[in-house]
Amino acid sequence: MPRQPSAKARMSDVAHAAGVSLVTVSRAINTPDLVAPDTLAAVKAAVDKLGYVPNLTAGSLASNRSRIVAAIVPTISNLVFSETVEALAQRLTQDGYQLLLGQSGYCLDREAALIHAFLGRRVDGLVLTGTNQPTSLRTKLRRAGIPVVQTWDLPGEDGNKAIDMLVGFSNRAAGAAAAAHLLQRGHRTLAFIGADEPRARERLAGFTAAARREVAAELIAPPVQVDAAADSLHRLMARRPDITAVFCNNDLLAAGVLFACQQRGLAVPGSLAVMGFGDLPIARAAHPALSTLRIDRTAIGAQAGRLLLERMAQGGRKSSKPCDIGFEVIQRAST
Amino acid sequence: MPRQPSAKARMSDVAHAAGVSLVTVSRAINTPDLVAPDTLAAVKAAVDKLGYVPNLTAGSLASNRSRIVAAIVPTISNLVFSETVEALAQRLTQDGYQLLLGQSGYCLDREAALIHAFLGRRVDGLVLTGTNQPTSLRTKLRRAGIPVVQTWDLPGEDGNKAIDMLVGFSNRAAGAAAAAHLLQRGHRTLAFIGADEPRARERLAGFTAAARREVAAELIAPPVQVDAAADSLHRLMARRPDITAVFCNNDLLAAGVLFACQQRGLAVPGSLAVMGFGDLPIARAAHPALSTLRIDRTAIGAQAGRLLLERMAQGGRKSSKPCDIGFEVIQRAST
DNA sequence: CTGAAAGCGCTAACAC
DNA sequence: GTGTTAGCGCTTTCAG
Repeated sequence: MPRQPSAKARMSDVAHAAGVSLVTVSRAINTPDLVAPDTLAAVKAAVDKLGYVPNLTAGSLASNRSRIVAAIVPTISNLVFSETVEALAQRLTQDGYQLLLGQSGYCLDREAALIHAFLGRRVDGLVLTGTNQPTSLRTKLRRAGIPVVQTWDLPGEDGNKAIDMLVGFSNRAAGAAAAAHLLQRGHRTLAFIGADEPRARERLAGFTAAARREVAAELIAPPVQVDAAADSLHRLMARRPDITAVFCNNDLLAAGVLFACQQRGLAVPGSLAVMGFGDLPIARAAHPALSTLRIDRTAIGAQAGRLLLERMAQGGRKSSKPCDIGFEVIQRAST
Repeated sequence: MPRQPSAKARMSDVAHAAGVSLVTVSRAINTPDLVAPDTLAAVKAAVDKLGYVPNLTAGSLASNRSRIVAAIVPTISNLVFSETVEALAQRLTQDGYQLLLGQSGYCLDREAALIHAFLGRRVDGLVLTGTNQPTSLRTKLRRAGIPVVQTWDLPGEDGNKAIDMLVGFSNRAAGAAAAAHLLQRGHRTLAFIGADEPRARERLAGFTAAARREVAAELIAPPVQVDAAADSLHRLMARRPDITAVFCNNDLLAAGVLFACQQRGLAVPGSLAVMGFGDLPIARAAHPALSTLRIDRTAIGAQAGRLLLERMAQGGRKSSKPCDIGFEVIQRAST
């Protein structure tokens, strides 16, 4: 009885059907240029006829390259990261790589566990968020000998050096720029609302340093949802009624603060200036439109992908000084 | 010279170091219960000493199980999907499975290409968004013999049956429920703003049917960003100034409409009622708080994971009538 | 409870 | 251009 297409065909079956050897099938699939046109056609016909789908797992084992890249972000339910991942995935897909995704939930232990699992999968590259990985992990990654890109930060801010490659910006400088903007707009009593996580704390540090005055801060345990905005604002105003400007560590949070101001009858920016972070689409859509710090999230992902692909292609030397993609103060109506 | 931990250890190295056979190491790692405590300890010591990380690729090939599940969503830059993926990932991770993520960008060809690649990777299960896969793909998936869960829809609405398992809700009924709510609040001239994609169109169909009057609709080509809200509202009001209620196919879009109303000086719900979809955190945070259709996005992901794990565990029979997780009309201040 | 043998389905050298 | 020979690093029988 003839082999059903439903029974999974192997490469040797295709070879048999096409009247060639197994290697030729492999070559027809992976390096068609090295195969004669007629042979190629015969193989293709056999592939279609049998519904053959090459087993990439076997290929990975034999070739010692998985064509998988793993990425770890705190959560994809934050536009700021999902857009970075999206850009990364797009860049990788272009070159035939697949993306294995992990979410750490801002927890270093979960990050370590994910990395262990990914190394077991022999991923060809790894993208991490932040630079606060513990030493043991850094060592483990260096030994693994695969290219690693850390993102969303720059080295040194938390005393760490890059594990390998890096694409990000100075969170401290970003915070300072926000404060400078608000000072320049005439505000003197500043406040901060953000998640209680490393990069937000860096921004707060920069913000505070540049403010040159005590800053009232609300640090919310992640995951931060928009609906935390009203409460945070409330607590802030209770503590320091003289606040005239608040820097929200995320545009969505800032939008929540705008809604809360409306509810309390606080004029923005008249009674309270509101500044966001990220320049997400909602910053333009809000009313008043949000002043914010623009971060090119897409560039981070695309650049991380590019660096990885480069290194995976030429197995090559470590290049790469840290890539600073910077940020930009966007002034709109809310300040 | 002693083997450096940096040189990747293989299972046979561990076996050698522990003074046992290779199989025993395999068992110590995968089924520790079947191994004597002393042996187990020896193996563990050797693993630590050598920094051994099991090669899951080799394991997958030998065992014919990858312990990878793939999921395809239109985009993760939409909270509605990212939260579903997050819940799915969490459920899978619990059981030692990893998630391979694909984004189709609402494009059927890209979805097909991703599925092909995932089948090549011999994923143990697959989660899809929607039920509008073409017949050729459905056939291919049935032949692959892996469990498949379609999500965010129910069969029959677009004339399709489930490929295998299903967890979602009736988009048509959801649209109808939105219209019913608005009618009940006294509105007669209804409008719709949403993305131009299959599930939104289903909701619009249900909405229109229940409205029993012509509905002014703005269908925006995806990806829809919040900042499309103001323009859409503008066009809508220009076409039909008598509109008194608008159903936005996404809470973020609805929040954008709220901001736009504010800008135009339109009272909500006095001059225009606004209804959202999803019950994202912003629905509560908005002012006025958004009436919306609550979808349990997390339940969709968790349930999809559960169904998959069940079937992967017992290799078993197809169970599963379609799982309807339903929806709920949430009335708040905006209608 | 432990071990020896036999592959999983493919790619990487080499030959011709 | 094409084929032959060896594995990749594990898990799975099957013995003991």
